[in-house]
Amino acid sequence: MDRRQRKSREAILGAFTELLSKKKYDKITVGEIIERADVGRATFYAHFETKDFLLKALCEELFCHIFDTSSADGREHRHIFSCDSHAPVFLHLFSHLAENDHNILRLLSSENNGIFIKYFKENLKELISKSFPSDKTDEIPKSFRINHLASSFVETVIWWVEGSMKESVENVYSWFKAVTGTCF
Amino acid sequence: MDRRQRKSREAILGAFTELLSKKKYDKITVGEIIERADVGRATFYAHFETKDFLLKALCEELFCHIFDTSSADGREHRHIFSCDSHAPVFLHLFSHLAENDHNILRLLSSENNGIFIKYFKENLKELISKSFPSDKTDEIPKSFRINHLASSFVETVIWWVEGSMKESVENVYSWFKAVTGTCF
DNA sequence: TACGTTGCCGAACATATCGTTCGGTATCAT
DNA sequence: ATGATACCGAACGATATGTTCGGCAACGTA
Repeated sequence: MDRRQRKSREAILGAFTELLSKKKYDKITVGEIIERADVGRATFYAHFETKDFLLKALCEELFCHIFDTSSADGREHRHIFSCDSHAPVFLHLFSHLAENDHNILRLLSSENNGIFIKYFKENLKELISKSFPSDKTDEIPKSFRINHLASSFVETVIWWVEGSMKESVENVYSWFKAVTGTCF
Repeated sequence: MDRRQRKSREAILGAFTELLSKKKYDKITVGEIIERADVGRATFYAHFETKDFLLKALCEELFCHIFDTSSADGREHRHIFSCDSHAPVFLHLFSHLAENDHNILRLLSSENNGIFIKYFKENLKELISKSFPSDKTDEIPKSFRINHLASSFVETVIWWVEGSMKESVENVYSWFKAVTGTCF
């Protein structure tokens, strides 16, 4: 990809991310974004069809990067499955989040529409359903369990973040295990 | 309150509710609302400062009506605490929802911004925290437990609704109890 | 270096929505 | 009957959207 193109795209995504940490999505205007990104109006629309598409792109950029199993670039970052760590999945995720990879936390915390939360949860569900035992004697529907587990994780993270992450990763993880009864 | 005023207000809230069940909040325009409600533009703004305030009003109308302990009107509807039923709180809530009081479900299900969910959860937390044992030997923070319980309930309802509520109240309640380990 | 291609700039534009204003009319309570 | 109150509906300025276009700079290639 052309360097110019890459620079513009990153400037826009960066400006957008910064703005999102300060105000709600629907209060942000394209004008603000391009001013902060320092790109022309036409440039913005050359990259993103609308503001909604920009949001979608940002979500994919963030979450796919964390959850995707494929696309092993030669960079420093390791994907969740290619990490050396053999820690339980959820503990592993908590740790990643504690390091605030890619400033995800800012986006999860504030009043952002629940859009990020939605993406987060969907990716989680997929992840969970892969490593989930299909116990046919279980009278509780699998989708119910998966939904509950994914939701609980996300809500735990949000609770953690909104409390300024004062608690240790280990504590949060153990509490999460306690209330959900999971062993992952 | 003047009958004219009441009619206008209800027409607006009604039109808004209908629209919300069809499209996302931020895609709904004031123009659409007043057209469907069949009121003048000025009338809308005489009642609600902005569209955001309308949303807030609707949420309060819906949730306060369900959760509030005070304001016992002489109507048919009984509030959650004044009901005859001595069933556990959550079962009671599931039952209310199953009857789709005030069309709350439509608003919880679709892509509505998570705004209703937020209100729902906040009201729930308050309700839960009232009837929650303060066990000081418990190493898990109380706010963590309350948050998890409220979130789990809301997520369960959403899961239920999005699956067209095929399951019985009793089943959903028992599964909810099973995964959360609560007895309420 | 010279070339054609590609992306960016920035201003201007049509369109849409917002929230307000105001004169005229219908409905209310007394 | 009367004065107050709410509604109507058109019009308005302000703001945001998404598009267009001519000119310019950076790119890759030969």
